[in-house]
Amino acid sequence: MNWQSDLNSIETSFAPTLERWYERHKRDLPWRHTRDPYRIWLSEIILQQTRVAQGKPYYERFVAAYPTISEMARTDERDLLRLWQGLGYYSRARNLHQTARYVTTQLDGKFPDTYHELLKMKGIGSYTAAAIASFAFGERVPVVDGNVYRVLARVFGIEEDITSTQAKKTFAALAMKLIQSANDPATYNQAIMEFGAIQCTPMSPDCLLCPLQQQCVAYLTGRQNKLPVKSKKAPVRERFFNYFIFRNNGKIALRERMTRDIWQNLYDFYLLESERSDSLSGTSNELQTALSATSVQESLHEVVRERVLAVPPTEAVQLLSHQRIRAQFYIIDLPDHLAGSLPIDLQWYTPDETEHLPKPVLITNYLDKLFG
DNA sequence: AACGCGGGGGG
DNA sequence: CCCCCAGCGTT
Repeated sequence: MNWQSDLNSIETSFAPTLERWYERHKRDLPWRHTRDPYRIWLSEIILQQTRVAQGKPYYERFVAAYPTISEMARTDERDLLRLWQGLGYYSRARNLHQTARYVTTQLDGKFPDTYHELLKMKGIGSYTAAAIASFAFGERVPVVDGNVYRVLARVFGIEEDITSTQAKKTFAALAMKLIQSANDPATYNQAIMEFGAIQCTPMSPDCLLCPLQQQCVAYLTGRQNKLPVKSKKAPVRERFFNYFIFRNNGKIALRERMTRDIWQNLYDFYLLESERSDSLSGTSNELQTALSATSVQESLHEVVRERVLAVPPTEAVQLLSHQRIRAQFYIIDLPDHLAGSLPIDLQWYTPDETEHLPKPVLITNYLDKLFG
């Protein structure tokens, strides 16, 4: 047997092997009990760049709140974002809502049922289109997600940088070839992702019990921990947020974030961002990000044009994958005669109203501490 | 082709 | 501390 026919046999046995592995190892997950394209779509959007353990409770809450796509279409975007709160990548929630409305009103509630039609929907890219097309409609189109990159890079010894455009073509072509031998496209797609999540994990994969062990280029050459190749990401940006929490008559002032920045359409407090600390005590970590007392008074003077009391701020750090935000929170109790002269985008909310607004985790955590 | 976009969990 | 997670849209 020459190397070419040998490789060919690996390619034809790959999918059936994973399908058999899957039947013995699959987890019982709620979206695996339905073929409703709406629920499959919902689960796939939630699971984008999100671990199953983190996304599962959100899926349950969304299905309970919006059992059908028309019910999701009928809700306010703000309520949907509130339900999404804490999951991150909030454009997913906005696109979810937009697509729910589009399908309900323009497509008469009938979800697109082919890969190419699905691709046209907001928030549905190549991965999600393939997932829905195969899981809900049985179309023979391969999913290519982070799990698939890892499994294929290892089994077939692919050394291309998976962040490059050329590599994406290489993996997509190989995936398309491999799915041709699957007994069932939906089962195979589930299988390869589950295999990547459970067995062929990023760190210390379980090669000793692996059904592909003797065909895996990475294992046979001792490169499990070198593949896939992935170039490093950009360094984390440091930002300094100075939040002012105006209070009056039991209410607090919040505003919706409208700019092209993080947390779009979520609510936070009046914000002054500073390039860096202007604190003089550069040796103290605690104070490095605080504005000086003078700066605080100057900043507030622009807002309310009168001396107001700023109690010593509390500090919090919020880590995002691409930013590190160091926040200072200043509480400002405004006298009644100043409560009407806030910046235009700020509005007063009761604690109960505030609870129902979508907010970044940084803000939610602070409010929880503030109100107990 | 590169970049921006959240937040959390595990080694 | 670093990595990565059932990726996508914009520039």
